[in-house]
Amino acid sequence: MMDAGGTWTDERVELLKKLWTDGLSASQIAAELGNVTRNAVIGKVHRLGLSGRAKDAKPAGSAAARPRKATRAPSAPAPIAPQPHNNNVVLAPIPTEPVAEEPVVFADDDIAIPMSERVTIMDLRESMCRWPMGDPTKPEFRFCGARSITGLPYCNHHARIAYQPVADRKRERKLVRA
DNA sequence: CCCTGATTCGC
DNA sequence: GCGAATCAGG
Repeated sequence: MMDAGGTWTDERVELLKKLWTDGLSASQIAAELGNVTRNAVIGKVHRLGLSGRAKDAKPAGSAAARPRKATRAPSAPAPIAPQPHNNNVVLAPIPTEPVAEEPVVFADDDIAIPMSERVTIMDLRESMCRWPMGDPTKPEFRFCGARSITGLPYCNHHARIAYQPVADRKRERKLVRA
């Protein structure tokens, strides 16, 4: 039991249908389901005959002029999913300040993050910062959502906080940062 | 470059 | 049936 999510169980199919008809994009649904790619979701959607979503106006007549490969018919009107834009997470040029041994204080973490840019699990995607903000048990829970560093789950700002390299306690550091 | 869905085809 | 690769577009 306990499939790792790689199979289309009834539950997963139901959720897929729901989310798809709700207008979520394939990638969002894939992220929600987990362990599946957006391609898998799209493939399933088509097999289920759910494509077209809100409206389906396929000119079956002009579908004849199709060589072989994909040649999408009309164009689907974007589901209009609000996509957060990473404005400007202004940061100081690396605080290599010799903060002595005082435990680094990140009291101003949040101020550097535009409130308006925060996202819910639904809008969070691979390229967005997954820094949690707030109480995960509350519906107001959000993620940072700023553009994450390629290859990392966090944005520039949070990556520095998350991956602190064994804070150097050495008072003398010639600061040889390239 | 980021993303979207659509289609094909080997598995 | 499944989904990666590919295609076509915004």
